[in-house]
Amino acid sequence: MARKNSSLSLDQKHYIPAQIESEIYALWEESGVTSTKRTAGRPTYTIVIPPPNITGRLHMGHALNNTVQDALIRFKRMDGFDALWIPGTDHAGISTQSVVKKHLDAEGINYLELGREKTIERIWEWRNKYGDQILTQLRRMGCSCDWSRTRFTMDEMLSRAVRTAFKRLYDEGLIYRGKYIVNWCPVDRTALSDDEVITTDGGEPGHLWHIKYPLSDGSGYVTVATTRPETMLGDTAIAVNPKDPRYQKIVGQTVTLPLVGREIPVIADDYVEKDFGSGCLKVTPAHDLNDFQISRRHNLPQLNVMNEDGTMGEHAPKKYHGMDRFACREVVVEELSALGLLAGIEDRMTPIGRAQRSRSIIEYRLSDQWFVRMQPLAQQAIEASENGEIHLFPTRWEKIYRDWLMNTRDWCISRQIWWGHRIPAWYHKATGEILVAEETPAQAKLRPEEWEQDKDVLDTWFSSALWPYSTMGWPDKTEDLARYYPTSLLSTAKDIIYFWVARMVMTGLQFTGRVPFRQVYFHPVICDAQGETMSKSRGNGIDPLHVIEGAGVAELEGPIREARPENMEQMLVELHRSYPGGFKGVGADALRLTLLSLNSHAQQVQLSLQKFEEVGQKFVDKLWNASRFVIQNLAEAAVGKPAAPAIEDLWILGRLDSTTASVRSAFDRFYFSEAVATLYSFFWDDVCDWYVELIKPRMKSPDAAERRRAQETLAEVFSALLRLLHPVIPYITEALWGHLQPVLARHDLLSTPGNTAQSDEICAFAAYPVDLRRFSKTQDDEFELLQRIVREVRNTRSTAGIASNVSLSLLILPKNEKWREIIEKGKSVIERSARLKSCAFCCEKQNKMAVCVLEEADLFINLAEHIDAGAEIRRNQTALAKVEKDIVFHQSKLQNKSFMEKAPEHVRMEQEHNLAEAELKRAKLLQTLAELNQLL
RNA sequence: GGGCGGUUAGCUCAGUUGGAAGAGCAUCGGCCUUACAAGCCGAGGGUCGCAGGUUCGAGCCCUGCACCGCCCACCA
Repeated sequence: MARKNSSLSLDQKHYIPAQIESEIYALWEESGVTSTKRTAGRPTYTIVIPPPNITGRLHMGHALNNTVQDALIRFKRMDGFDALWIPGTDHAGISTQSVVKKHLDAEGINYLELGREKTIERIWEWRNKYGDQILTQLRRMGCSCDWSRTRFTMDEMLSRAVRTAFKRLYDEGLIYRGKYIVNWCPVDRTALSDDEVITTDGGEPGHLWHIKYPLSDGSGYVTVATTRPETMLGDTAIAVNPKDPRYQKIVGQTVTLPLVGREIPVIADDYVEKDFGSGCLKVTPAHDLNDFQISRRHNLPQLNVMNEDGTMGEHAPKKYHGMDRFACREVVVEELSALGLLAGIEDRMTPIGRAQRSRSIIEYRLSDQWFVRMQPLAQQAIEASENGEIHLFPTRWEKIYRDWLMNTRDWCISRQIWWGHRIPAWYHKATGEILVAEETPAQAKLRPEEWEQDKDVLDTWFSSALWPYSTMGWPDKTEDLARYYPTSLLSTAKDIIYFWVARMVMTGLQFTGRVPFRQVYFHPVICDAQGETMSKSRGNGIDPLHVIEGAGVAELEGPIREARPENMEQMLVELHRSYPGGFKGVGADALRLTLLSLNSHAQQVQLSLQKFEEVGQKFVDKLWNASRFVIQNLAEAAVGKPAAPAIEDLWILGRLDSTTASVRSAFDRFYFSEAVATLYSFFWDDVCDWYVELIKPRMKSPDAAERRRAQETLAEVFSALLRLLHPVIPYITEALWGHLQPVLARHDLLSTPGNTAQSDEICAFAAYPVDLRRFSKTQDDEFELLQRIVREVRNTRSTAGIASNVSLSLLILPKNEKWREIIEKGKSVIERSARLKSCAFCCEKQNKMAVCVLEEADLFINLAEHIDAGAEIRRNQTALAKVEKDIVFHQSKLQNKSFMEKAPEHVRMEQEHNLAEAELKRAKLLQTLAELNQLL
């Protein structure tokens, strides 16, 4: 089956991505690029996608991360690997439930009234409608995932993995249930793990209230300080440091809790700092983690004074019931003040924990929850990193990863929401007996009225923690698992290193006995042009789809107006100034190339819409045009045996090989910016500006063998170039491949040495170029000399103000026979590139010509009537000034005794050589200047 | 309080074993040279954040400091 050429004609002077991207993607799907077939005999390369939330829309972070993954997958696929990229999405418990809750609110439906089952149904409906939106957007970017293996964390297969994992951990004592203090979100009414709580650096503005608690015997007061006065209603003790002389006599006495009237003991505990505040601490076990721990040490009662939604209740005095916690705070402060028990109020920055999702202020709440015992699991994960089974890139993350694992506390995995994996535990209503099982236990089936399944669901990260193998069918022993696990690479954002990466390693080792991935790559954080992290709340995000498809001003304004940041007006003015008519889409390739070109091992990258035009679009357009030239020229290729390769042919093939080697190495080390920079300069500087320009006359040569040689070289270079670039910019290279391959086939140009393609038809399946080791340093240096000669001529021409259509002639006086030979070989290169009518050798100094002094030769350019002594003097004086500076530098080094004694010999020799050359050059320049002065 | 990253040309950034600083954009001058004016040719522009140290030699290694960004941490 011959593939159809893309509908974008080569007559188009500019590349128009919108016209071809969808048809190219369809071509990949039809030809099997997006479905992996366990090809025997090939090594595997596997990536499992970090599953985006089903509430998600593509943002720049996804764009970057998935470009990285696709580039690597495509690279490995072309390089002969059985490359598998498994896509999928995450059910994202709390996030999704609250999004759907908002939709229900808008319909006037209260989800609590709607009930659990109906609400879950509505969430499924929502998921089925919008849940794969982001995967569609990834296709738009050209991601070559294996869509036939698309997974969702709540698929039956993955849900079974979750239940199995839970049961096994429970049976091994690594999961337990208990009444502990947990982070509580009063808005979503659920427990949260430590990692889901965020704090702002330096805290938030608040107060420290100093409250007097009267001693029960009436002998006085103790003063305590608190940032949360309303919690005093739940105080069950006052604590002081045992070594604090001020309070030793009251330890063991009681105080009367104001507003409540409860008698509570004064206890001594090391936790209390003598020097902080008054040295007295109120102990509120049910609402503070430390207080909770103190209460356990001292057997204090733990009084919960708040309801799930953050209103006061339960053990608080009745009159406060139903009051919001912050309203209650005011009331308590007022009442204390009225009683004369308020000793003072201090303004103070206080650390405030907020729920990552709802942003509401976290309460600590004492409740029954399920936990994963972390230390035994963490230990294995630390070892895997220490013994090199797993490598993190950039390597600085390894320490951060281990530190967290060493210090992490048990993981609270139960959530009091409805959307998620139901905890597979059943309780006997009467006896309280607990059964944990993968499926509903027989007893519960037999007597359903006696048993009740736990109402809670699991933290969404619990299922994510199994993702690398649950997607392959674990706990069954599947073919995919046998073949593709452990995966090769995880590419992700550093902010989920704890949430996700560490936990995958722990569960992977626990359940499969192997690390889930060999390498982890952390991509940088995406920032705006001002260096601020891109985020919805700042409104500074750039929508990748806008970059690809373009957007009107109104659309570009969208995120800014939605976020309403403080500097909204300024941002809008800026936007209108830069893009008054909106942004013209640059296509997926330009997006990808730009992202990778900025992706070094730094912690962040700064992006702007301009970048995509400056870097990506420009490059892609240049490639389009260069390829037009190539394909047009090869369309009528010469037949027969080619002539011997010209110097530039050997040079460009050497360059191709060294480029190939360094691009491969850059990909292997995840130095994406280096890979792109190498390709960029090879293509633009070497291929376009030198090679293509040089062969233009050869393409028109009457000598067919000469034409054939240039065409074969050009064919090889471009065939390899498209393949080298394909992982980065797949669409355009695939489109151009479709144009180029038939031309090469027709003219028998496929069998050139670098073109070992496995497939003539699909670039995505073609072989990634290999380094044929044709690069030679000597050859490259020789060509570089020719380039320097050409630049001297161009410079002279430019400073003399001679138009490029005026032909000049050049005489060269080589310093010795060696240089003469080299220049002789490259004479024609000099002629063509410097636009000379002639280039010849001479045996002596020439007069009345422009002179350029090189280390290897003197150049005499016949400017004829164009010679301008003044301009020549200025040019030579510039050169003289530079060479004199050099001489001073070299001399100072060589006169330095320590340098002469201690520097290695080759460095000393180099200095001596450089000095001699510079002195020679100075002499020549002085002489030239003297002669020029006579002319004046 | 601890840790990480950044500080290099007007702007955005490379510079991964220490041997006289690079790219793109912007600026200036010249070119419609038949793939590309979204292009080509040429030029100018940097005491590599500051202060010390190691070294014959430091953008690179060490120490301290400053500023920007990020992460972790139970001082009420």
